[in-house]
Amino acid sequence: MATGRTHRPATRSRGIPEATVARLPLYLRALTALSERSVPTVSSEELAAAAGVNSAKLRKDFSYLGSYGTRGVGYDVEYLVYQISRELGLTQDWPVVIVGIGNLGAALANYGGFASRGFRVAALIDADPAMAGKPVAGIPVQHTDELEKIIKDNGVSIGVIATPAGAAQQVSERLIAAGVTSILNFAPTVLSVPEGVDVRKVDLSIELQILAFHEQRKAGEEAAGAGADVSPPPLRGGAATNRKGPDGDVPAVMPA
Amino acid sequence: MATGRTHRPATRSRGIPEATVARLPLYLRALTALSERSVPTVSSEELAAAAGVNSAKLRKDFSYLGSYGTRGVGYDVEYLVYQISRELGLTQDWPVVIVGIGNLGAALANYGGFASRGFRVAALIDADPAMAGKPVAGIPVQHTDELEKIIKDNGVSIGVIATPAGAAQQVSERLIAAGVTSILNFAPTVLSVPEGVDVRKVDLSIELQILAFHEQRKAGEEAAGAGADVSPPPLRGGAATNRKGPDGDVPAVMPA
DNA sequence: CCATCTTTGTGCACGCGTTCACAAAGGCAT
DNA sequence: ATGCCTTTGTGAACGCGTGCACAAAGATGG
Repeated sequence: MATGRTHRPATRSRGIPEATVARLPLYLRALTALSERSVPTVSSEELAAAAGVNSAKLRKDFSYLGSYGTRGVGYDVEYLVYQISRELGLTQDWPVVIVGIGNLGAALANYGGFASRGFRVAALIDADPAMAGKPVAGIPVQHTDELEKIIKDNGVSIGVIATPAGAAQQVSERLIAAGVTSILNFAPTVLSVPEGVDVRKVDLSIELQILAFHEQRKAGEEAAGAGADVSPPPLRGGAATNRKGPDGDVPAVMPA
Repeated sequence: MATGRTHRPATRSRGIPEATVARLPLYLRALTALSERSVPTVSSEELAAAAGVNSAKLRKDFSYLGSYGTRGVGYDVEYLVYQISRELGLTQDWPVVIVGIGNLGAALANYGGFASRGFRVAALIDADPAMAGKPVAGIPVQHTDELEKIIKDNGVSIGVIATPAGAAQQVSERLIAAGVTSILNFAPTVLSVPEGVDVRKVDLSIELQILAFHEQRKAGEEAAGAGADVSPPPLRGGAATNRKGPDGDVPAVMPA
């Protein structure tokens, strides 16, 4: 999971729980697949299986949107696709800008899932003057100087930050000042933003660390009693040898 | 935020709540930054601000690890860095493989955050024979045929899937059969995996859709009463014009 | 038109996670 | 040594999310 929202203590926006909102795209994807195969209706049980969730949860989620199902039959696929899309705001076009066209930024620009879901890459922005004009995914990269103008000219309200960690906060401030109110942040930093601005964070390194935790736990359970686990090495203080990470991020290599 | 875990109803692994585990990497990053600046101790208030969380939450999180603070003073930075790293299993080396070396896979291979945190890219794997041998981020790409051998020879237990959606399930099955028990999935599909295998999903498109929802809500609140919002278009049924998305993913463009 | 069967929609209970608020603990100055 | 001040660690309350289980609703067949 991208690691989550920032600020706002789970505001139930217009009666729809945040957890439900997070699942709607999942349902939408499953429904669109069914729609392609021209399946007319689907039961909560089937759809839940396709989306990888509990069927009761799915029904409750849909109940927040209204009563769109037919008892004894299921849900009309096309109708549900439309309703969810409308609820998510995908019936309109969302111009987005991607700031920071490194490896990741380029990958994002090329990512098909953007354009196909109502999101249009309005511009690619990078601080490196050498990048300016160079086309990535068919779109010419523009220099950071143009940022404010681009945002305003295109009416962009969603920005994607794929810069090094060091630049992220400043970029976010410029985006917000220019009118952006939603940010998808790939840089490994905590952005501090004013009230009213939504930030979602995707942090690859954090995801791996969480996996490592579970992995270690599994390994520890199997070989329960192989020492070196329960006994805490009592070293206190002691200089950690720290090397600076490549992308302005900081490594966490341990002394022992 | 990567979008979250699959299966396993929030198992409290060894007494540490899942939500806490998810925040530990965040604390670790803030602490490592402090460590670099040679800050000896830090209060829960300061550290919480740096990590972007509530200080009470942080203290409770740390209380699950043990009593590592000193009242009236705060926490010893170095010691805490070590304890969290150990808890997360970052004191050991985790070999990972990346499957699917497209734009995203290449970005991941080049991502510095991996190597710097105890994760070592053991191999890059792609199904395209033309890619074989070509170095990406200094590591030669190997063909999918070698997958099982690579996993076993390197003792890999964590796999990263960056393939198109269509290939993801099959790749996951081969990874798991070869011994992988943790998967970080970037493909926009629900993976079904056997008990005991952890899957975390990062879905760029879903994150954007969630932002779009909030963005729409904000816009709707400002112009409360601009019509076209509360009145639901009563079209029922009706063929959606569906185009196939680039990466095997499915678009959700609405009829209206 | 009635009986039966399927599937939705939801009331309810439970558990996890968050937050408040405060007592206990330790440093530090005098 | 003693008292003050800072900060931790946690008990307790609350709210959100989840899942069970069932009644209501509707389709379908006779």
